Amino acid sequence: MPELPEVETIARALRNGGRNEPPVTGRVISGAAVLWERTVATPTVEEFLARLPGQEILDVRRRGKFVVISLSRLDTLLFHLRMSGDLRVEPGVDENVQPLPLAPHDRLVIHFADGYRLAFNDARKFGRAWLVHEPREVLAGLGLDPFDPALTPEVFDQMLHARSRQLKPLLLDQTFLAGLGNIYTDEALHLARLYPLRQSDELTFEEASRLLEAIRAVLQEGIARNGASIDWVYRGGDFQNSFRVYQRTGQPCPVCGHPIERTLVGQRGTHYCPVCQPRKG
DNA sequence: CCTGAAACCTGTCTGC
DNA sequence: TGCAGACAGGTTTCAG
Repeated sequence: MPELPEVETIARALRNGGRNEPPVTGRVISGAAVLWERTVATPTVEEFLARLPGQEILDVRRRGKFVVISLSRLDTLLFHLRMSGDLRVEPGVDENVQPLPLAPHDRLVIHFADGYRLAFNDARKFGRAWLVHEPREVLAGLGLDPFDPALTPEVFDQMLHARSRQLKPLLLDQTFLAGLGNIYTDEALHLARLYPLRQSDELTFEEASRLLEAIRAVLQEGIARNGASIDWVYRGGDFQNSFRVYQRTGQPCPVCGHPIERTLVGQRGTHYCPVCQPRKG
């Protein structure tokens, strides 16, 4: 489920507690179990399991689509949810201190000294975890966060003109901007009234400003609605009820009423309104 | 540097 | 009902 708003929602729940679950901050790790070995990107599973016990969870943040968990021994635990990952906090044992069953597709479980646990669930097995001393090892190469104050309309315009790429694949490129995925890119391009295949270096300054504003607006709304919940990958958000174009092929454009069209751009399903998002600016 | 295709995976839905 | 095929919120790698 993971684009910036969904990852932000999860990181906040882990840090402060969510509607149905307590926070992980302040808990002390007692052990861990890896159920799908490839989930651990680095270090080896053996070292991963050996290094965690005894460490306290100090803080949980988001960077791009990464969940970044600071631990007490100057270690950092990072997760990337990819297509189907999710993180839950729940009791790990019942009243008689017997282990509670895990969920289908749980790939990694971190146990806490107080009996709670953090479970990484990931049906498609694309998600990854890293345990590193220096988070830069994993996060280096990410572009600016869309909400970074340094990202002014002037800077964004320069970034677009420094490349010559189709808008949609460029916005999906995490080294360009960190956090956008397929949903919010389609939504932002529609709100900005820009055709997904426009060349980035052909945008006017006005169009670039409009795009930056639209990106921030759709992400803000996504966060305010706790992200989007789609299909069987459910997380409790309801931004899916506000989609302008995403997964609305054939339905009327909320602005002009023309049927939304779907095409393939860089192998990704792309939804747009041919009237509001004309090929030429 | 840019684009497109394939790979990594499982689950769901559609159409024949 | 069964089954093949398309498709899914992501990223990396490789070929042209």
